[in-house]
Amino acid sequence: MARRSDHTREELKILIIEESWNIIEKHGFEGLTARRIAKNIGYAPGTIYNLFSSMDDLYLQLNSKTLDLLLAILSSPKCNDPKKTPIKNMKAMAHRYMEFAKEHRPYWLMLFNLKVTENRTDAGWYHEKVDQLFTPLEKLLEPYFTSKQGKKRKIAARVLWASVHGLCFLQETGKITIVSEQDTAPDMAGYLIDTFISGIKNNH
Amino acid sequence: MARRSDHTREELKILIIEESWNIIEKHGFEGLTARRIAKNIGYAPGTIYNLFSSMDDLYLQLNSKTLDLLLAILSSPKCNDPKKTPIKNMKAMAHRYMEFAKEHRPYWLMLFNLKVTENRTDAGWYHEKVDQLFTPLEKLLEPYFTSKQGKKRKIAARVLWASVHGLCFLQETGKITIVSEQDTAPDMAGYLIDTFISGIKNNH
DNA sequence: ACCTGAACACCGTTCAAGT
DNA sequence: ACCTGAACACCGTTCAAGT
Repeated sequence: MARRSDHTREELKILIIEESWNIIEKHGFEGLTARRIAKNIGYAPGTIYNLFSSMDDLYLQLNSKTLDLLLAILSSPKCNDPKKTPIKNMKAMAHRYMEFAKEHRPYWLMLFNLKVTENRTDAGWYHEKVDQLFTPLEKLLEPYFTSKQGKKRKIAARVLWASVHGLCFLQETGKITIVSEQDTAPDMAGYLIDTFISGIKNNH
Repeated sequence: MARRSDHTREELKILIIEESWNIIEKHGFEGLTARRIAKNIGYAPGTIYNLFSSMDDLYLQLNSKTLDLLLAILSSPKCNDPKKTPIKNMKAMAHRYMEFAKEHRPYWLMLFNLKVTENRTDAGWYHEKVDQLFTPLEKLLEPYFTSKQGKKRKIAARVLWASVHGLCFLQETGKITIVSEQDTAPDMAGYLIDTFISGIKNNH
């Protein structure tokens, strides 16, 4: 046994994260185990714990990667186009979020797995990253609020965001019955955005 | 060894479900294992499989119990009071849902655990039960739609419901940062309902 | 200093063997 | 007919022992 030094500490860390990524893609989060990762990269199970304090620690690193991907999509010009109306941009944003959930389903689902984020009073960096996700939507809501209504706008962004996510989540996990085939989740998100924004205009 | 017949088949089933209920209360869904149940009720692990086809089967039975509780709350007169305005009733409903989530947290969380409902093409009865949850809200939305807009109303109910749930979920799992201490999740739900309904009125 | 692999304390699930 | 409990194939995590 012993110091193989086939890989540096940093290389090993990357190796573990990349192999985890592959396993999740193929077998979902439930299929990700320390023993499987170790076996696939040709190391002993104990080695994982040399690089990560626990599996929870690894999960957080993986989620961080997913959040980076998601943030890039929500910040992309495709849903922040100044030539389009804010409503169109919002709809595009909701659409892209739902697309992301579908295409990267196992990674996206992992984001909301309780095992991953519960009982972590540390990891402030993680919550900050989650917070960043609201920024693009907050920007799109600017036309509907005065500069003094910053707090109101923040709340509106969170409410709208949570709503779109709720729609997406219930849809992806099959907890909601689609009323008809014409009413897909993105359509419902569109209806939500139209109605919500119309309501905001009404109340100011 | 052998036919103890300490309990009938039906008694044993109830025993298992009740013990599971206790375990979830104390240790959460993650703490619920076939071996633990068996040990607590004084039977062998194999016995569980005599009454339930698998742990997934048991999970579904338990969720069914939670859905019954939830449905009773959402149908209660407290949020379906004809003397109150629909909006007040809706807010009360959202409030009660969030209260339920908080008070029965482990059971409520289990409802959205993927392990429980994924890969179950059977269990139509389960999805029907989930569907029933929308009925009270659909009723409250009646004043805002004509009798010919039944489909629209169904969609509105699902969108609004998903939104409230999304708010509740992100709140309970700590995935959303509260903007300030004055803006709790129920308040945000209230804002959502006001804005959404105002938007509906606007568009008809 | 780094990695191993056995050990500990668990899992869900199956099924031959007992009464 | 019903229940057992050993067996199978797994888990996360730790840590003495080796190079």
